[in-house]
Amino acid sequence: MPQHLIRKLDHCVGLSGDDQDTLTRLVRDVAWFSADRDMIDEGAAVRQVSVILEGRACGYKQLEDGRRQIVAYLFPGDLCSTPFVFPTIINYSVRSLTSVRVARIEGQDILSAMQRSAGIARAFWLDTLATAAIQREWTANVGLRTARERIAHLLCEIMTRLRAVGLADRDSCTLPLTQEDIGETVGLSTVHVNRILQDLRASGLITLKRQQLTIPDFAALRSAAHFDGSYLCHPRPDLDRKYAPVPQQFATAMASPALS
Amino acid sequence: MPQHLIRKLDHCVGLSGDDQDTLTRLVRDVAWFSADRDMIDEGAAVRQVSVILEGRACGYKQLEDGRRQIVAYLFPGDLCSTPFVFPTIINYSVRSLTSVRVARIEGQDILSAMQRSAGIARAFWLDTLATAAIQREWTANVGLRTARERIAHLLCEIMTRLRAVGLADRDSCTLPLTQEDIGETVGLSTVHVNRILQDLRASGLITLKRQQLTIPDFAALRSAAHFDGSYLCHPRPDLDRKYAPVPQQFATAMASPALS
DNA sequence: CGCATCCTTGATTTCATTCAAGGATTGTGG
DNA sequence: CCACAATCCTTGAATGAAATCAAGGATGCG
Repeated sequence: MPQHLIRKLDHCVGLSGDDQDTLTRLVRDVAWFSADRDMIDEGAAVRQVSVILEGRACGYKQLEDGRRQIVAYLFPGDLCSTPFVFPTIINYSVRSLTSVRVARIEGQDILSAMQRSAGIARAFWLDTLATAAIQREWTANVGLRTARERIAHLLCEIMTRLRAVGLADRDSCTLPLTQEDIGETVGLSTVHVNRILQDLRASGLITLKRQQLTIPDFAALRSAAHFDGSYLCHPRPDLDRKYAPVPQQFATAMASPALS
Repeated sequence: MPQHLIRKLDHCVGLSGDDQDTLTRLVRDVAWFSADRDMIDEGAAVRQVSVILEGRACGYKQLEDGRRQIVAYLFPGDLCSTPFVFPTIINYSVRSLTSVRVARIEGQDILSAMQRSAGIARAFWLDTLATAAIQREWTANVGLRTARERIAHLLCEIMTRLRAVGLADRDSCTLPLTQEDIGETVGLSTVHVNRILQDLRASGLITLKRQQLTIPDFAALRSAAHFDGSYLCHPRPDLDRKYAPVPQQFATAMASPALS
């Protein structure tokens, strides 16, 4: 059932057929959410892992005065929480951006699957690693880049991640975000997001219409954003020997061919 | 040897005496760094976990044009990388802020210790969870708070974390950061950091002189920063039943008494 | 068709950066 | 122990980037 998850994990780590079957059988039930609904509330004690099957969601934090920061996007194959500790208190909220289907897996079942299969354990560890790397990159993105770079970087990341799970055509994907959402992601006002998007359009770097994002020349947008996608995928250990001595080349290798 | 690590893990999770001994025995060797040296380079393949024993360090990312973003501070008891995957490619650099002593633990040794002891595994999982929570909070801090709030928030966090490992007096601690460092942490220019610090001093919220930070009225700074420290410590599972139904109270409980 | 949400645009104000230079502190070598 | 250099902190003035305010237009939904 959680095909995107399996695909994602297999893509980075390699998963045996047995492990893939095991993951499929773990799913207890499937839940539905319509768009713009809170799926998990900050402070909740969570005993299951929710895997996004279909649709898009985001994680966010909110201050009492209403200011909101989106801290993560959740696409098919992504987990809504860490799969290691149960119950766990979540300190962000998860909200659907479109209608969303999630598979729920009992925390204890994940833990015992990890205990029985080193491959599964490794896969979830690497996935967690990648999630942490994304979060670090977001911190840097908001703190260090100009408004234009930030938005370009975000779009590069989204496109790359969607491609990794087969949800983007060659150069386009759906982007069910309002300009307000984007602003709350990269720390800019709605008005300013609008102007930057216009600018990116005028520069021929993107097309964005009816929630359809197209990046005609990915390399161009990437360099406008200083985007290096290597943080999105951690190499399987057996590939390490090839790349470790030349980390710079590794970075470029991971960044380009996926979207060449 | 890694007393701060043990103390931190025990504080949140509870560690049996056996587990504490095990951790101590894992340490293979101890390394020294003087101030302002790169301890780990972005892109390196890491096979050990480095535990900070003494001193302060930071994790940072740098663009080709020189812009730098600090993405983490590492204090005694903190790990320089995730303890789950070896070898692992690190996508940020670690640099000492003062002279630093680190204990190196072989990755394989950690993994087998986790396999032998559920308590140790749980402890590292929770620590990883906390690290991820800090990173999320930093993203939100830079993205949605005002300059004044950002800096106040950072100072609250640093003080709280240092207290948790016993490195702060009642209301003061050392802060071996230049104003440039602070700026690169919260996404502000050095000049502006200077002005905000003056403002915080003038408001009586902090004293900062010769790398000594004092927060005379923590509650005041906390409210100026909208700081809620609950993200810094994840409750031990056996405490969950008490707190889960009233997450808001839990949050306040974690935030205040440590510094009352 | 009509309402609501979202996008767009211009004008203005606020916040933060940059530029520039002087002062303090720390550390180093004579 | 003092002088000097280097780094860091501080301050002012000018510029620039982004937020805010305000209003009109497009789009999609019921």
